[in-house]
Amino acid sequence: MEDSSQIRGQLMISRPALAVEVANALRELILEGELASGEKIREKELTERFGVSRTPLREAMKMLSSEGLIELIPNRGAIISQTSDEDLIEAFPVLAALEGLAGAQAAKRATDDELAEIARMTQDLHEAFEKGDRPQYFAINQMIHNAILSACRNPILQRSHAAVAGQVHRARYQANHVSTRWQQAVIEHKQISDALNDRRADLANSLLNQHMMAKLSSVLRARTEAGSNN
Amino acid sequence: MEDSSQIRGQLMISRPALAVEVANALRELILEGELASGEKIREKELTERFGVSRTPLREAMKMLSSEGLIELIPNRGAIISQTSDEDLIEAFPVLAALEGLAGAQAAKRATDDELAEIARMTQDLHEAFEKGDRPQYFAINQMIHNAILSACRNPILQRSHAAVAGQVHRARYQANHVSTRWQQAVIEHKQISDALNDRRADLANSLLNQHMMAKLSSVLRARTEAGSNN
DNA sequence: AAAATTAATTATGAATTCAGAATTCATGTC
DNA sequence: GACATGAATTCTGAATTCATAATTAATTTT
Repeated sequence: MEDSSQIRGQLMISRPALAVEVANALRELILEGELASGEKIREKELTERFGVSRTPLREAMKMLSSEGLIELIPNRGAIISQTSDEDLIEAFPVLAALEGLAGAQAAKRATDDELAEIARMTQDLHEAFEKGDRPQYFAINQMIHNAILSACRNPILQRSHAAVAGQVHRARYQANHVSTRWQQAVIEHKQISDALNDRRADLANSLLNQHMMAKLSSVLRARTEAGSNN
Repeated sequence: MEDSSQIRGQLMISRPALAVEVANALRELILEGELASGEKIREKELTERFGVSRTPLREAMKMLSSEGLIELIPNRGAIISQTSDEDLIEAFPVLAALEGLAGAQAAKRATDDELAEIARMTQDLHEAFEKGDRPQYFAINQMIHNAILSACRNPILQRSHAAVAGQVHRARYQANHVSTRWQQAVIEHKQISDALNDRRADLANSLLNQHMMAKLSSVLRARTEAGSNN
């Protein structure tokens, strides 16, 4: 009945709403750490930066608040959500459960090419580790996790994961720059890649789950070392 | 340093932003099924209904789109997200993983009172089943799952769960009105309650996981029976 | 001089206005 | 009579404006 309109909607060039673009740009600023945690958002400043009026910016802020990236304070604007140690302790088990499920589904659904790509990246991770190239290590690590999420072909899972991951992204980034347990993490990644290649869903699930929980310990340790714990 | 202002912020009466209130009201309308899936949202209609201007309504719509409850179509407004069978097949494993984790954490963290309350509700569920009281059964079922989520004391988990649950809420409601596997579900609920009382986190995890996956089968069957499958 | 009260400024909340796109309806053509 | 073209209407997108709350600055009082 309304089918044609939907198909047209797909085919037609359609500029996304300005608010959505602003939301993406603002999300990027927050995730990249350009806007620090706890920082107050100045509408005027951002409207000038993005060259838009307050209306789309405020709509974008509402979207990010729904994602948990910022907190709206009535009549007092918004602040960038700050992640406490307690928040990380709550968030990582959720991330672990979601990535575990992603691994299980990826083990069943991923194409051979996707698995080969993950295996290749796992090898790259190993090399970055041996070279001691931290930024590269961090980047590849991200890519592997993204590849698994992508390979599970579950949009709802991807969305849920992104929502939680966004809240802890900065903390993870911080941790990889201060302290790591590279040796162990590289081994775990190899096991995960192997489990996926063997299509062992349950194993991939538990390995990813454990991997994420181990990462929590690492992140918490890094934060206490860095002293930036709150 | 800024502590006092935060404390003041907590203590002070602060009316939530109108957009947030509108979002809550609109969310309710959608979850209660008053606005059907696929239905087009008419801004004018809703502004008149809520007695607000378009600005807060549009901000609320942006929030709900971030939650996945509605879909924004550039220059063409928004529609209530419709949940296909495929969506349910993707969403339920996520729900299962999240509720499994909730059960595991609840087994560790819940107070004895909370567990007793869950046990009591599980008994009520049994009675509603024997009486054949469907609405009551559905309501208690909801309450039990909410109680477990609440007992796990993990705000991030609760938030993630709510986001996914919202998308399948209508489908589950529909299913409970058409077809059920009450007998089995009641048994499963008893097992879950017992596992929680015994503080067996892993068992509660897997039981809740399986329970949710069984529910998926039931919901899918109900939808094909009802013919409202798309 | 310190604290408190009040005035001024600034920022946010929400309605309105203006601009542009999509839909609908009417007219004309084949 | 069906389809296409074009005008009118309606709806959405975004900027502006108005109102109100919060913050800062200034003045007064102790």
